[in-house]
Amino acid sequence: MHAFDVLGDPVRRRILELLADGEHSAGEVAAVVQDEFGVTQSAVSQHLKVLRDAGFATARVDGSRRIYAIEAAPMQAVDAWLDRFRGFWGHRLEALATEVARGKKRRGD
Amino acid sequence: MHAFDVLGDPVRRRILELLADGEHSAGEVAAVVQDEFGVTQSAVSQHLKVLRDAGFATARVDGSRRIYAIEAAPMQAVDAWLDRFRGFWGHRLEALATEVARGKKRRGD
DNA sequence: CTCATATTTTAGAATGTACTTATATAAGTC
DNA sequence: GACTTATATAAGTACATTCTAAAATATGAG
Repeated sequence: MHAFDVLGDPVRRRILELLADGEHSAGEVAAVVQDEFGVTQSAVSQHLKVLRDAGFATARVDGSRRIYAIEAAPMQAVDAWLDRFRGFWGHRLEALATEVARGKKRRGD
Repeated sequence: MHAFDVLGDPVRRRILELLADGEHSAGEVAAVVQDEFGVTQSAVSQHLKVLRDAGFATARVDGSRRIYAIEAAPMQAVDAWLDRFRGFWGHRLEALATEVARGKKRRGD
């Protein structure tokens, strides 16, 4: 499944947001998602599998629980694909880079 | 359709790449996509409609042709969503921003 | 060993997306 | 007006995704 397809699902995006905040057990993730989206724990588990398979998350066993952590690589790939379009909206950081380059030239660093 | 779903399709991503290079008529886009993906002109037209409806592209009439142009906003929104994950992979521009901040401090700008 | 908890997996139904073919619309050419 | 070119839309089908319900697996507690 392509990275963009993975990110196409709102439940999965929400899970990634949760994991961006730090590690969480499958149960913790499920609790939040069940509350917010009204789906079963099983559905959440299936989404976690998709995230694992696509490399967006890893799980380590801790007793009877699975602790999930976010994995950067696929999201970084998405970010890289966006590079070619950044010129169209004057990204604040691109703007900064330009400014820095100008400053360096002026100062002769 | 959510921006990420729009980007989930490889044909649509390719079309956006083509438009990133400059304006193109529907026919020009269709020619490339038909060649690369082996789908009909109709399919390409349907994808162009999805891109229009989701705000990723605009079309203006030029005689019997429609000239398509890329539109930044939705892609920018995607980029903004990625912001919260950038910390995980030391984005080159984030790194630059950090460096600049440090330099400013040192110099007392 | 038995029971409860945490999580995944399987099976099947519902839905949505992307495609092809066929048809429609509009502009340009003779 | 007839014909061609450019593009879109309609109808129907195929396939993939997402969900629930049910069953399986594994750990921990008593």
